[in-house]
Parts: sequence; C-alpha cells; structure tokens
Amino acid sequence: MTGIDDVAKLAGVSTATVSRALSGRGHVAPATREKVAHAASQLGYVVNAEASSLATGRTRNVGVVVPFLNRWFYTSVIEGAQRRLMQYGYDLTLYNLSGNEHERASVFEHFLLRKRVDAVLAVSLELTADEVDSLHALGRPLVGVGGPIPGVPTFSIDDVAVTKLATEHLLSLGHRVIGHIGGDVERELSFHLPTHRRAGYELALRDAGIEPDPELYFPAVFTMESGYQAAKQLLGGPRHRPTAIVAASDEMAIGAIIAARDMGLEVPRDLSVIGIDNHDLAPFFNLSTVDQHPELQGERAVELLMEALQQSNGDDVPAVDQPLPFDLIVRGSTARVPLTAAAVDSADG
Amino acid sequence: MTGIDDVAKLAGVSTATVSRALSGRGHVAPATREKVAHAASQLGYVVNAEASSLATGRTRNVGVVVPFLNRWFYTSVIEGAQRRLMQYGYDLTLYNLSGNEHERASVFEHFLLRKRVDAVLAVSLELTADEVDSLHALGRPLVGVGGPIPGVPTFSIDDVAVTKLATEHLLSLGHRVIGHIGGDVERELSFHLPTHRRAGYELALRDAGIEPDPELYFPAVFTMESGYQAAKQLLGGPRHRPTAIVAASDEMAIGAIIAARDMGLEVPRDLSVIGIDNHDLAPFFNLSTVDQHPELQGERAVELLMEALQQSNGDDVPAVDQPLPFDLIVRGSTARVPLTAAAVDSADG
DNA sequence: CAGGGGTCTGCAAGCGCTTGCAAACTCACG
DNA sequence: CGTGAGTTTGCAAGCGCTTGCAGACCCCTG
Repeated sequence: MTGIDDVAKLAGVSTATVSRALSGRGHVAPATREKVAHAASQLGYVVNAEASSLATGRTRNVGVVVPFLNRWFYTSVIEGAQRRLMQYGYDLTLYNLSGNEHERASVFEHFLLRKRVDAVLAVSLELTADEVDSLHALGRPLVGVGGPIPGVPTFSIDDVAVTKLATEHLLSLGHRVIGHIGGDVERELSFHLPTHRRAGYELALRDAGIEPDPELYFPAVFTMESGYQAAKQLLGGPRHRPTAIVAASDEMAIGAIIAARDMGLEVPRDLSVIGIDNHDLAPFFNLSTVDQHPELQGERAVELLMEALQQSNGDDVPAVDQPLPFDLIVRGSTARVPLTAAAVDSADG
Repeated sequence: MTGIDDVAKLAGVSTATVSRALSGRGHVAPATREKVAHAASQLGYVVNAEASSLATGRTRNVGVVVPFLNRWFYTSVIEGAQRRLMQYGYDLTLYNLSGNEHERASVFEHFLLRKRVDAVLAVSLELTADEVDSLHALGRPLVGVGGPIPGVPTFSIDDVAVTKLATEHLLSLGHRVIGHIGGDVERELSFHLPTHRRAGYELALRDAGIEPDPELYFPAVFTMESGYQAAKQLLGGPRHRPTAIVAASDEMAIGAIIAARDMGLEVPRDLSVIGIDNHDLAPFFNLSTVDQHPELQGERAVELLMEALQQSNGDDVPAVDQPLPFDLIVRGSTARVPLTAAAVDSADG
C-alpha cells in the first residue's frame, strides 16, 4: 500500500510537506501543494486513519449509541447523522445496546473506552447513572437525540407542542370527544416523552375549554399491536365513544386505524386518527400526522458535536438553542366531526 | 488517560509484558499475568485501539456497507452482525450509500480506503464494476449478504426454495389458483432475487401439475404500497380470481391483505396470503410467512469474515457451504381453499 | 545594503502500542 | 554439577503519520 513517503518521493518533497499540503494545515506554496496533490492522486494515496489518529489524537470518527436498531426513528436519526458526518469527513461507528446485560456493559466498559471516537451521539437512550458517568468519563463531546440524558445537551422536538398541535388540528375540525393513546410511563421506551405528549394533548383540550377525561386515555407501548389494543378499548367503551384519537406515534395511530376498521368504523367518517412522526408507512395508511424530521435531528446533533470539537474544550458542548421544527401533515385520516356527534356534543356544552 | 506505561509501572513489569499479558500472545507466567490484570483493572486501563492498530496492522473494526438503512432486512442483518462482532471484540463502522452520487463515490474513494477496517460486509448491494474493484483493492476479506456481488462470496437464503415452500404450503391447503406478487426486475432492489422467487413459485406449481398463468403474476417493488396495488390488480381481474397469493416479501403481503380487506374480501376465508421474511409486523397482521432469519445471516457472515481474518491470506474468503435455514411460519392468513372455489377447480382439472 | 518580518520547507521527535531478538532464568537429565 | 531445551522477561525498533522548531529564503523598509 502506498504511504506518505511514496508521495513525498514522487513529489520531491519531505513527508512533512506532504502532510501539510494534504491536510491544509500550515504554510505550503501553491505550486508545491499542487505537485503534492497530483502525486497523491496519481498514487491513489489516502491517509492512514490509524496513524493519523495516533499522531493527532483525533480519530475523525463518531460513536453512535442506540438502544436497538429496528425502529424507524433510530434508523432515520442515524441516516441523518451519517450523512452530515460524511460531509465532515467523519466515520460513524455504531454501538447497539440491544444485547444482554453483559453485552450492554461491555459497550461502556470496553468498546467506548478504546479511544476510537472523538465524540458520542446517544439516541433515545435511557441510561443508568453509571452509564452516564462512563460516557462523561470519555471526556469527549456528547450529545443526545430524542431522549433526555441527565447532564447532556439533548436534541428533541418539543413533545408538548407537537401533541398540542395534533390535538388542535382535531379541535379545529370540530371534534370534542378526543381520545389519547400514549406511552406507558412504566415501560422502557418511556422517558418523559409520553408524559409530555399527554400533557400537550391535555393542554390543547383545556385551551379549548374541555376537561380531559381520564377514560379517554389508554396507555400503549409505541407499537402497532399495542396501538390496536388501546384503540379497541377506547372505541369499545360503552360511554362516550371518541370521535377522534391522538396517538403519540404513527405506529400506534396505524394500529388504531386498523382497530377501527375491524370494528366496522370507517376512517375518517366515523373516526379521525392522527399520529406523530410522519413514519414511512404514514402515506400508505393515509395518516394525518406531525412530522418530527428525525434525520434532521441527527444532522443537527452532528453539527453541534462538530462545533464542540472545533472548540475542543473537553466534553463541554454548547447548549442547544434553536428549537427543532415540526410540521402538521394533513392526510386522509382526519376529517370534520360527524354531524350527529357534533350535534350531541354542542347540546352537551 | 492511563496508558500502558502506567499499568507496567503499577504491576512492576515492562510494557512488553503488559501487552503480552493483556493480549494473551506470547508466554507470560501465570502470576505475572494475574498481577498485570489486576493493575489494569485497578487503573481502568483499556488499550488504545488506534495505537494498537498501528502497531499490529489490524483494526478490530469491520465496515458494513448498506444501500440504505431504513428497511427491516438491513437493520436486522446489521443487528446480527453487530452482536457477533462484539463477541469477537470488533467494532462496526457503518457506510451508507443512500446519499447522492458524489457521496456514494466518496465512500469508495476515501472512506473505505483509510485502512480503518479489517474486513467489509456488503449488504444487499448492487455495485458497479468499479465499486467492486475498489472493494477488492482493499485487499481485505469481503463478504456479501442478501445480494450477489460478482466474485464475492455471498450469504443468501435459497430464494427459489423459499418461495417454493411458501407456494407448496398453499397447494397443500388445496389452492390451485395462486397469484404471485414479486419484485420488478427493472428496479433497483432487484438483483436475481425476485426472479429466483418467481422461479420457486412456478416450480412448485409445475410440480403440482399446474401451469403458471402469467396473468396471475404482478410486479411490485417490495413495499406495502406496491404490494397493495399489485394485489388490487390481481384480485380485480375479471377472469380467474386467485384464491391465494404468494408475495415475495412480507411488506408486500401485508399490502395485499389490506387490499383484500378494502375490496371486501376476508382473509383467509376468501383469500389466503403468504409472505417471505417474518417481518416485525407479520405477527400483528397474522401473516403466514417463511422466516429467513436475517440476523442469522448477519451473524454467519461475520463468522465467515473472522475465519478469513484468522487465516489472513489476503482477501481470500472461504466459500460459503452450509445452506442458510428458513422456516415456514403458519399464522392466520392462510387457510384451506374455500369449498366453492375448490369444487370449481377440481371440476376443471 | 543591513535588518526585520514573512513564507516555505525539512528534520526529527514523538503519538501508544506490539514484537523480534536476546538475555536471564528454570528445570530435568545424564 | 554441566548442559540443553523451554519458559519468562525486557530492550528497543518500529507502525505511518503530525508538528514544533529552526534554517533557508524572499521581499520590503529605513
């Protein structure tokens, strides 16, 4: 394999000059730079990342830690992060925590400590105090996406505002009896996210002068199956049947749509359903939703890390300031409340 | 950060001994080994991967190249590969080709050449000749999963046998008019996979003495949406309506189930549907399918790479011998052919 | 023309680890 | 006790690159 010496020889300069010419650091005469660049490309020379890292202490590699891979949100964040990292010339090393306890511990105790990464991106992670310590101990910039990590700047959409927006969309269509399917606070994927989303739902209702009815809330675990089950409960209740449902994720919303169909209800005629995510499958199910742009979250997180690496003041990452965008996307699963239901409701209120 | 010298000092030995004790290479007296291990754990010492790589020429890192991330099959393969790699003490660096042409080229021309990986795993990739050359030029072991790469040993289930099995399942239930939704050979994700799967379908039919009817085949692109469209065509035809459908993937099969429902057909009473994959969503849609164990494919591919690295004879990877397992999983989307249809058919044949 | 401040380049000392080589030691055997 | 084979350890030379330092050179100013 060709090394820096080969290039130096061919260009007729020292390796030091080659290094400077190719990396852009230090002064190099334009003519020399040109000569070196030409020699390098002629030989197909690419700097050996290992050697460069050892000499500089920077790896040009970022570790991305995810709880598991097989979920739309994670892969979307990773795609976004990856794209941006490539533009900065960085590699992405993936650490997956979905294994058993032993494997999980191994990631923190061995893999991340090998000094192979300049920075760490933690996606939707729920970590123990020890694990957080271990991340901080790396002394590398650390940014979270999608899940709060104590003491770590985290990118996340405003979950309250997002669900509030979704709920307001339904309110604007005349719905008054609106159900909510949200995260089960006890479950793993929870964090504050489901609580926040529920709060946004309730906030919108109260703003509209409607007192949230606890019977119109059912917990679920962010899967279609679980959204299906919750929707069945919600729609099967003998009292107020909701005319609309806000699901805390698109997968749950799709489960709800299928549950409605199975019960003989037509969406959106008999029931409006809105989710949150703008999942890949949302267009197919004609699902109205709030897009949370996960790839963008990944990109932004990377930008923040790069900024921190520029300043290279340890693991101090500047705080997150600008809010992340989210957009209501109206498709065919939400519609004006059925006249009868509206009439009943206006008679009530 | 603690280095090997710190450990050496604490253990009262030379760095050479520490290196040997910790890596297990060369002779070290048991007592010394113990002393070193203790010192290392006391200091929380983890070997610096960069320095170690530079000295040994092995990175303990494998590059995984995928066409894009947001697809169940890819992420499943990656999860499997990742798990196995961790067990071997290897990191996984992800290269995603989903960007624009420039970014794609960049992966081959810069990123992969930085000598950061000991081996490469290519998942379902369709590569240009130049790209394949570029991979070979790395001189590293190279294995494919799920998609054939010219001159590269590739793991893949027997696509003919898999679809044959699915079709035979339907035949055994008495179905005689069986439709097929498969990959559009013109499209990107295609390779030989869709052709093979179609061949398996036709093979099973012929074995049962049924001549495949071209009108019972519709192309689709491995998405729910596309499976939905194809199923509509298949079910809406005025002639023979199939009593069963073999879809070349679960996502297409799910699309077909939904299409059937939308047309007022009940699955499995009026139509049996079987897919291939055992996708995450298959249980929810009660879909009969053939499990192709993608995580296992990832694991196996890694094992093969590790074997090649052991022998370290360049990029020579031993050929793949044992066939990959696949399993029929019968759920609720397939059932005995309706009596009427069966009667009609037996009158025909 | 001397002096000063740039610019450009090369020398060589690392970065933190591994490993060939050789020295030192152990032990069994004659 | 001498010898040889085997075991254990340390020395020091790298692995391929980066970068501080200093020398060479250039051009402008006084």
